Amino acid sequence: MLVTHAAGAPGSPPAGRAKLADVAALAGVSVGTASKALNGAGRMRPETRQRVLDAVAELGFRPNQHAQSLHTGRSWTVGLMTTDGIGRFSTPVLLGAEDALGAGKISVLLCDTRGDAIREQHHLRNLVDRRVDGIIVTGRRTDPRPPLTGITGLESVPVVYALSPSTDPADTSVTSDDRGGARLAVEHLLSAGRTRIAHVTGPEHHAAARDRARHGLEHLEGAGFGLSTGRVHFGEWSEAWGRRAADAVLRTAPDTDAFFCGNDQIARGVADTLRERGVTVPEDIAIVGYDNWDTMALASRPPLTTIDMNLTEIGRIAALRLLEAIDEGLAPGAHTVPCRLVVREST
Amino acid sequence: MLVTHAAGAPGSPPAGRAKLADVAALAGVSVGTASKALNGAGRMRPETRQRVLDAVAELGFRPNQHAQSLHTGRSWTVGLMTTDGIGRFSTPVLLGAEDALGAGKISVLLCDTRGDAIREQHHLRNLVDRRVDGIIVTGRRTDPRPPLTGITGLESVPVVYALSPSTDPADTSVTSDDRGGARLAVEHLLSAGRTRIAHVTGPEHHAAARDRARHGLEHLEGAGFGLSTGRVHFGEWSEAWGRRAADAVLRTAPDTDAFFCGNDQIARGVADTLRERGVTVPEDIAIVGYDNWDTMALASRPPLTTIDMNLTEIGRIAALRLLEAIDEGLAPGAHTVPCRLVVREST
DNA sequence: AGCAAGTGAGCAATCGTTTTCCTGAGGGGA
DNA sequence: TCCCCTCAGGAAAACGATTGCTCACTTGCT
Repeated sequence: MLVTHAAGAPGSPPAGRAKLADVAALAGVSVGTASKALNGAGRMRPETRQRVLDAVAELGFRPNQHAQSLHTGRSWTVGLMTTDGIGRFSTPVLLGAEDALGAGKISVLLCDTRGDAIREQHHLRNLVDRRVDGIIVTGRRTDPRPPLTGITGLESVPVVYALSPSTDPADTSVTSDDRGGARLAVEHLLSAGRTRIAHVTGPEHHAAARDRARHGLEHLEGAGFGLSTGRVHFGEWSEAWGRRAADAVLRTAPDTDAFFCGNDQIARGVADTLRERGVTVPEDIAIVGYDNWDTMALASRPPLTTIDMNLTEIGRIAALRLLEAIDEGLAPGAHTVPCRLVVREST
Repeated sequence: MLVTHAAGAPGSPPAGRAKLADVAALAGVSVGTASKALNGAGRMRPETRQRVLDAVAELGFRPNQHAQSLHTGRSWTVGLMTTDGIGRFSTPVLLGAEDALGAGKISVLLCDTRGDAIREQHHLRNLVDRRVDGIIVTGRRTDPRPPLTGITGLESVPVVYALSPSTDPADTSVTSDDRGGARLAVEHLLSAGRTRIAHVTGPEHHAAARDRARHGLEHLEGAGFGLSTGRVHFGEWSEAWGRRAADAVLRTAPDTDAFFCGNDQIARGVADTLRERGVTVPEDIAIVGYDNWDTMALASRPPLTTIDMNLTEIGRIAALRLLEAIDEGLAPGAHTVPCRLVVREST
């Protein structure tokens, strides 16, 4: 009697969120049966199941995920580590991943290391402690990065590298097809009849700059041509560099009839210089950029033809591979996502 | 005997991650004692505690967070809902929040609604199911948004709105001080001796455009002046609009000696037009932008003086308020973060 | 020496679900 | 009529850590 009294009037719903025991009580079954009714497991009379479902609806019951996770060992969570802030490149990747994962019941834990190894270890330990089902790692550049390491327990967590691959080929990576992107750009210019092509791009120590230059040149030479200035113009990823480089190119090789630029900022700088020199784009000189960064490509005069890396798709695919890895074990190796040519008025 | 055999050689560590029971066994104490040794609770011989700590170190033990969360009811997780993609504005806010929270042992669950109410409900339910300790909501604009609602159980979760406040004044919001920002801009121009100021900004249906225009004008009139063109030029947040508007302003009010622009893209457009018209900036006409968006402000010729909303700080403060709310209960009301004037060569 | 006070450590309940057994009732066949 | 089989549903043991309560053993004091 005393106990009953302290617990409130009999039949009155307990305060706070309903638990499965409340549902079971209301439906007049045991907790185990209620659980089975919810999960479809076990055989039971349809009528009983319905009574449980009604009770669930009436109480607005939602299972406690901590309890479920404790039991199953799964957290229905994946970690998303971005190694260098959340910038132009990691954001679409992140969105793609979030999209693919969120469609299921998996949530995304965001970890930003700001390029700091200490922070990375800190977050990594945290993720492992939370028993995440997997980890996606993404950097802001395409340069390979050393694999995650240094935390015990990490071995049992599948990891997928997106955009910036792991230096260890045994890891699973999803990257952009830089070779294909460069090929698309060069092919597009060639098919428009341009043969005196200049290439202005970012710093040589960036893999993106090196790779695009190399593959673009390969393709150009494969078609029997070379660079109009005889060399690649490495510099910075900035408009200012684009402007300066365009000047230099016009001086060195006035017969240049197209620019293939390492990114849209450079391309826009080139466009500005051409414009100021009275060169019409694309009639006199065509321009192709890289990245399809709207604010740059669209604001440029004229709007830029450019290569889109499909970053969102990279994130999506990385997420899908991670899901595969979680369910069926890791399928190591690199996977590249093709680029897309976006034609606008600069060609 | 049989059991011992099946469990492996006596003393051999069990496979998988170590649990507290393993630690206790190794240290020769009970599970409860091991727990107390770790948490500093309860009185015990220092030597016993040390034995437990040694065992923890040897096994690389880390507590299972699911078990802890189940027991304490806390998840050490907060949800971060961005309502409109993850863009220019939400990213710094997000980073600020992640920074402030990650310093402790709290992690961030990322939810992106893409402006879709269905998705918002979906994520919200998910967050509540995960028993998050709190939620930060951020939109990409400063327009107020309706408060989160529609999910049972949400009442007990503290929510802080960042950047875009809740329409309900009883909610906790952290926003940018648009009035102060506009004042900073106008004051800066006035103190440089400019009195014929034009204002070009975004669409009138954006609160940011309206507020900055209103407060800027108020301040201008307070100083005894008015807008050089007699009106605010509402339009779009684009460079193209900045270019067109600058043309219009020069035609209407050729004696204009300064532009205050609603964002950096517009400001850059204005700068481009002035440049092409042979007007020197800042000697003939000064320009102040808004947002301090590096890629715009720095690439502009000349680089733009602009207003920085301190978005990262907004995220940080939102996170701090959320932590307060979690620990001490909600402190409703609006909180504004002051802006910062960044002077560059356009003034 | 005997009793009270104090202290170190273990037991067991708890958090909320899932899942494996296991029981008991009812039906059908011999 | 009796036995066996089936199937609905309950009891209880996990999952791993925390914590209040209890017990046993030292001390210290009279």
